[in-house]
Amino acid sequence: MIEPAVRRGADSPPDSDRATTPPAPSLAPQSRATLADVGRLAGVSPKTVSRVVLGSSNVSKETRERVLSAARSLRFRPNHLARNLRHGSVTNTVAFVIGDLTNPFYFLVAAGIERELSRHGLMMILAATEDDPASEERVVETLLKQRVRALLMVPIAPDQAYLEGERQLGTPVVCIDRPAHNLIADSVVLENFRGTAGAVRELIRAGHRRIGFVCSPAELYSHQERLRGYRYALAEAGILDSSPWERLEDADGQTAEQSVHNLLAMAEPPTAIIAGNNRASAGVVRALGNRFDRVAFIGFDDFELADVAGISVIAYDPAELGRQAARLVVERLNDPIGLPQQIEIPTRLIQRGSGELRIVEP
Amino acid sequence: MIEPAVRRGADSPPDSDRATTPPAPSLAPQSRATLADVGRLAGVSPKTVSRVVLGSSNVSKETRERVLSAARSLRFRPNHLARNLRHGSVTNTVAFVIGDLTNPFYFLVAAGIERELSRHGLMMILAATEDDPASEERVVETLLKQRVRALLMVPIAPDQAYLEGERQLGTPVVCIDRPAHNLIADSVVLENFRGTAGAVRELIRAGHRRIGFVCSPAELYSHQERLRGYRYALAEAGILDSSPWERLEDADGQTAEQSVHNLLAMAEPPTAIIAGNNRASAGVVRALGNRFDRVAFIGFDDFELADVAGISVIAYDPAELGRQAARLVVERLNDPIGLPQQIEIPTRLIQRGSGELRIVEP
DNA sequence: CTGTTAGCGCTTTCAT
DNA sequence: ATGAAAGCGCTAACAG
Repeated sequence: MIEPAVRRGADSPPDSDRATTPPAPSLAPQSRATLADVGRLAGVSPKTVSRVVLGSSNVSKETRERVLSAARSLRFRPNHLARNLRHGSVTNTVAFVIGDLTNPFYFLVAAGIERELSRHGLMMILAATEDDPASEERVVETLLKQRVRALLMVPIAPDQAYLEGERQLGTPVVCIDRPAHNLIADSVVLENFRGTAGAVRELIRAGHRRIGFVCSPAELYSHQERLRGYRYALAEAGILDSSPWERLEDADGQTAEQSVHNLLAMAEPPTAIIAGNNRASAGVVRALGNRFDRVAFIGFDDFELADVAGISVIAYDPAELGRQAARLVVERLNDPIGLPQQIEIPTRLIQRGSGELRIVEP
Repeated sequence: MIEPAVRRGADSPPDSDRATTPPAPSLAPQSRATLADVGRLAGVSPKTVSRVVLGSSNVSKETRERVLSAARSLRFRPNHLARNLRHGSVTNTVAFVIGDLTNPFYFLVAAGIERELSRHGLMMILAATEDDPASEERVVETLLKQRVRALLMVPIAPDQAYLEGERQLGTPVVCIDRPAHNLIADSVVLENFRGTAGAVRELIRAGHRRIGFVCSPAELYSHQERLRGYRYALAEAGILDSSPWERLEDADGQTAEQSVHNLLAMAEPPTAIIAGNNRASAGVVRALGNRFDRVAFIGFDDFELADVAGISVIAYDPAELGRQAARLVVERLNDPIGLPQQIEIPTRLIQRGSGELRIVEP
């Protein structure tokens, strides 16, 4: 395992041979200066140094100068571990627990979180669960031992009840993309239902009647909601009670592609397809190539260069999702009593060509 | 500002009215249990509890059980702040200091870092400088006060000399994508020169003589190296000493697009274009549309759906970049003496159509 | 304006 | 196998 850093040498050897050894990249067992060290050099008490460092006004200009110069020469850097311990172990670190780090979607969310948190002097620590429900609690537990100030998470475990104690202790928990289970927590989700239903309505308006839906299995809240939106809009138009064009296979990479091929091979193939998430979109685009004159396509989630490729999407601002979540954290930190909120981030249909094929039924 | 958490109530009221008040979402001013609390409940000393928590063997099975059950009932969670303070303020948090969080490239790097670090029990804290050179030192300073164990950074400030003291104290610094200035530090960079020169050679082999290069101004090491590779390959083929088809404008978004239009409007327009980074690529693709039968195109950096769009790229594995950087951190943590290394992550040309146009000069 | 004392929660001696 | 005392670096609470 990893060795701890070198500690202060109680009595360092006299620097008799200083002249012979240059101050080169040596690994002097010198240690970090403390308040006491600075105080000793400046001829004041540690507390006075502390006052200077904290910018307290109750220090004479002269003393302050002396302390500051001593601190500089010793390269003093206040130890926030000690400070935080003294202050009741309250840190300014907020954790973002995330399943799959390689999904660009979450990165943009993280960017939004980071930006908002930093406006309030909070830092973000990123922890991944590798999309493994079992590891969620373990990861969270580790973070709590570090005394993170709050928890932002994309819940993946079936149950977040294990956080109830922590919540009562005042640690805000904000869930992202889907709500928590068995835990009172704020959450920020997308307009999944509304966004998907809207897209389907648009297709129906363009004359489509056979509309496919390709997505991962709908275990996740977000996917459930999108599926619900899809079905609702179809039912609303009186098209069918149950669509034969749903493909809820695991849409990681190639599966979605295959799903589309299967759909197109049907006796009555769909004239339009909706993808339930960005992975599915990639598969659909691969399967359809650029033949959007044959089949209309709209994907949930925007992606890089979708504009160039002319792909119509149900888009939203991932950074805004993160920003709102971080905002909730700060709000809950300032007012731990408020009722839990669920914020919906708006989606909007961006028409770029792939989804605008009009159908004129005979 | 943000309020500190509620502290322990010295004497909580007797639970006489327990029956009337349900254990609902109340905000009991109860505080976190400490080793001492657990010890008191289990009838042992704090030290014994510590032993149990640390998994020491010198505890009777019977005592251990008692302590564990007490810990559970008090929801005890060891305070790593205190532990780390006692241990010389050594944390297991590594910082990744990054300029632009919205660049998907860095997110994949971060994913690689996170994965590798977590294999060694280290966590990643993400900090952004917003690509502002002036803020780099401020951000780093904040992180050092938190006593991060090591520093991974994409250097943006002109100089990292301010980290020399910290390095001597044993904090590993590993630079990503470009080397540090005035600081002895490991670094992980791309095969910028080799990758670009290789792509140019490929274009020359296909008959191209007028080859354009669109990139941001080459202040950054990586861009300098790519430009150098481009020029070298041209000179090597004896084509020109100085290319009139270099466009080193700020390639954020639209500028690159404009650059391409300018290039194509030349009396002798280039028959092939190389983009120096992914932002520039996006611009070039926008400008060229899908007309790669007129102008060949190769971009540095791969991107989502580039395969579908048929864009040829100089690709590499961003996660591998992060992995190697994290590996160096761990290595340096275990062996602080080793000489600084510079690792180059290999690139490879992926031909997907946009860059394979053959030219037969008369 | 400055210093002393005490203690945050934990673990390292060193006893027992 | 268990405990007592001391202290990591810092800062409230009180002096002076």
